[in-house]
Amino acid sequence: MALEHAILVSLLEQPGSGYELARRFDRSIGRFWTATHQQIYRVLRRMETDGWIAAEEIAQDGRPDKKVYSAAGPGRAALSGWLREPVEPETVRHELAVKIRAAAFDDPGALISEVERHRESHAALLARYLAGEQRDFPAGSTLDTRQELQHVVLRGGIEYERMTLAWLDDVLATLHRLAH
Amino acid sequence: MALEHAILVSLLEQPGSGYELARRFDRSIGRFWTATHQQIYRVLRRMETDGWIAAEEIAQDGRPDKKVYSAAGPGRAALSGWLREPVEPETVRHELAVKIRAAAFDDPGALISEVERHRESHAALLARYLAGEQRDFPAGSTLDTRQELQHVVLRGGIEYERMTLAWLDDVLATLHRLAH
DNA sequence: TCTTGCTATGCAACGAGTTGCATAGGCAAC
DNA sequence: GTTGCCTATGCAACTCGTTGCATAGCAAGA
Repeated sequence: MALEHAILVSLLEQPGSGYELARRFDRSIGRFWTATHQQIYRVLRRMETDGWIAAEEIAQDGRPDKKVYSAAGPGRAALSGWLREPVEPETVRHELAVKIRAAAFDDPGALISEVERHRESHAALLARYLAGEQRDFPAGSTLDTRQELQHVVLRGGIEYERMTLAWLDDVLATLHRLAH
Repeated sequence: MALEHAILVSLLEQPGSGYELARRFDRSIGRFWTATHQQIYRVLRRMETDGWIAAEEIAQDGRPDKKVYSAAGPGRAALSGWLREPVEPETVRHELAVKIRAAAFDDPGALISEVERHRESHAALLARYLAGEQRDFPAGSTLDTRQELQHVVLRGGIEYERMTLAWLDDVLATLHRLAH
């Protein structure tokens, strides 16, 4: 389990409440690690009990109070230890690949519109990544360690989307050919 | 949930026992859909109850009896219906990306050996994919629908591995630069 | 004014997935 | 000749993740 670690990284980059974390997981971090607000609140409570993070109650006017968390010493130590452990192989769940192989026992043409929808959403995501790159990492700018590492992760996302788009074009061509 | 559907596709491609399915999920199918034998046995029982698959007891000498399952009419119908439903967006869990961002709060150099291990295992997988492609889909051969679709999924795996290798080289260069 | 939506946290129940263990015969190696 | 691995299936207990719902004040628009 690495949700704890993903939360720690996010809190080190910027302290925040459970709600704010949930929104970050919907946006940037969610591209390589998803989590719902329920999971986040549960894990935050456990991490606070274990002393990995410290909470501060913030009263707000006009909206509910919030608890702002930040990473504590033991949390940083745990993260450091985790960094040095080997990662378990990622478990992949590529539903579209299952569908493509399933199409052999049905009508391959029936998948075309579904694949086109995927293609569009990947194209949109690539566009967002590229816009984010231009905004946050313009050519020629000097970056610190944190930014360099964020940038290399973003480049991975960009290359993944480019590759996926090309593959989906290949899939579409194949489906069109088979639907004759 | 699509484990049922992945199992159905596998049984349509080739009937088999729970044990055999578990081994297929360790090998080919497991590259885009993982499952343990426990999950498989549980789901098989449910699918048999629901009439999606039919079982035949096979007595073997020298080894335990086995139940060989094959897809039944209602299973094919369910698969056909599922094919026409839109897929939920895949939830990604890219642990290495979390680690890379975490390295900003520790020593980036400490990640190098881990990334190199990943690089090696992706290179090995790419080699296996390419060997499988040469074996099963040699250039110039005529393929039926099923093989065409298996091939396009394999091409996706190959392109994914190539892209990942290039990205990991980028990550390694970045880590070396930051560890100065 | 009524509804919709946002901030902010949480309970309860369920379903999916993992881990450890059990059985049980056969085969091969050391 | 005992140890360990392979086939083949399964129970029990647990953790992880999802879904539906609840609260509660405030803001904006129909």
